[in-house]
Amino acid sequence: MVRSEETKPQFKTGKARGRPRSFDRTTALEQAVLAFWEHGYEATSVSDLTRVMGIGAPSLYAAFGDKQALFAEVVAEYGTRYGSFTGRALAEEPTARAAVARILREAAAEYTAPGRPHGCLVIHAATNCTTPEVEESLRERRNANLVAFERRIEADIAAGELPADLDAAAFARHAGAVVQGMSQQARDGASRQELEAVAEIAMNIWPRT
Amino acid sequence: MVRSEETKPQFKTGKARGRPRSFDRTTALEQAVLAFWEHGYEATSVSDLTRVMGIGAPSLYAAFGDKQALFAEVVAEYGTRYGSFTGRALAEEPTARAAVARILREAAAEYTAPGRPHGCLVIHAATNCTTPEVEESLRERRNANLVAFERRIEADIAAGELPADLDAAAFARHAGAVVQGMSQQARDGASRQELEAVAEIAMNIWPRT
DNA sequence: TCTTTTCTGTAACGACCGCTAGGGAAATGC
DNA sequence: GCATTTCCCTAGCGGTCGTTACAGAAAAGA
Repeated sequence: MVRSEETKPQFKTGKARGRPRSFDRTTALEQAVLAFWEHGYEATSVSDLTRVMGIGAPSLYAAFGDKQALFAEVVAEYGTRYGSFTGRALAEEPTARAAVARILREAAAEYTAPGRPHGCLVIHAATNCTTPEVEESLRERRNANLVAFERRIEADIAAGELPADLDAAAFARHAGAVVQGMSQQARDGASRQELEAVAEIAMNIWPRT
Repeated sequence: MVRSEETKPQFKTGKARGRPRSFDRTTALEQAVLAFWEHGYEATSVSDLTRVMGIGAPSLYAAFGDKQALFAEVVAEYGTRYGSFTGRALAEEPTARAAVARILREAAAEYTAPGRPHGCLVIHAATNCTTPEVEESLRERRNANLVAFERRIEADIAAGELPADLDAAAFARHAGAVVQGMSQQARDGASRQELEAVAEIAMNIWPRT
């Protein structure tokens, strides 16, 4: 029996036959984002999810596939809604240094924002995970971020904005390490001001221009 | 019925009455260290533990109490066997700067040492943990490390070794963030050389003397 | 109205979780 | 030899995990 499989909110594809679903898929997804963000993939059970999403298990499975597919959608939603500040900084700031400075500054605020879980979902939600593909998917996202940092730094070197002998990969790794450490400390209770101080100190590694 | 409760290897307290245990408690504990270190508290099941320790579940419970007590003993064993390099550096190096430099350099090696799990058990093994006391116990250890960094920096300020207006708490937090970020990246596949480059870059924040 | 389609709620599946009762087995002291 | 103490193994406890069968309810099309 073929199932409709993960019916995203059908816009005007026909006329929506049969009984319509009684919950808003987007707001349910947002609640799942918060739950996975706070407790991680494994520690968030399906019954936790059905409770915070306000739906029954069969509705969850009909709308999102299974727990792993829901998590993948959660990660994508998190990326566009909460995790896009790094990409924006890399694209909008005139130099790699300015981009990293903005990323660290904004991370201090994002990772301690009131009313939502602290730290970064991509960094924490799939650590110590018994499902290897889930752990690997977030690891790939983290490493992709390092590559994005590195590419931006390389562009500045090519443009003469940074010294030719600067180790782009190492500087990118350093920026990533500071971001990841700040996220960990946000989870451990650090305040926005404390993380901003860390960000400011960390920026002193960049060569004087 | 009162149980003997966690009989540590009885030295010469009497003559060891009854049937002696058939496994070596220390080597079994070491296997538990490696298992918890690699997969974390929740993701390491009791049956995982009994397998790698080579004993049955009742033997495990008789010798170590329960899973949580075993984990506490594992954390202590990890601290003395693998995690003591930070305390040594803080105690032995002549300045805070030298201590942090040594900590970062040694962390690059420790967190990527072949033949054992990468990264730091204290940083990773209790993230996304459904047992709040376990998560909290490692969080306290991490925050205690930050305080130790801060105290060492304050001592250098008091001795005139560092500027009087230097923000000891922020510098301590920065060092901790770099260490935690390096540990995360070690788990994500970074090599010792890559982490040593990060460590070297991170040391450039310290004021010129 | 009646059929068709799709969603919802109940209730349960098999698997694994941390943990332990209970009966022998192996050492001691006498 | 015997009784005592302690350990190990088998087997299973109650509970939760992710997932789904099934039947009834609610919409559309005829």
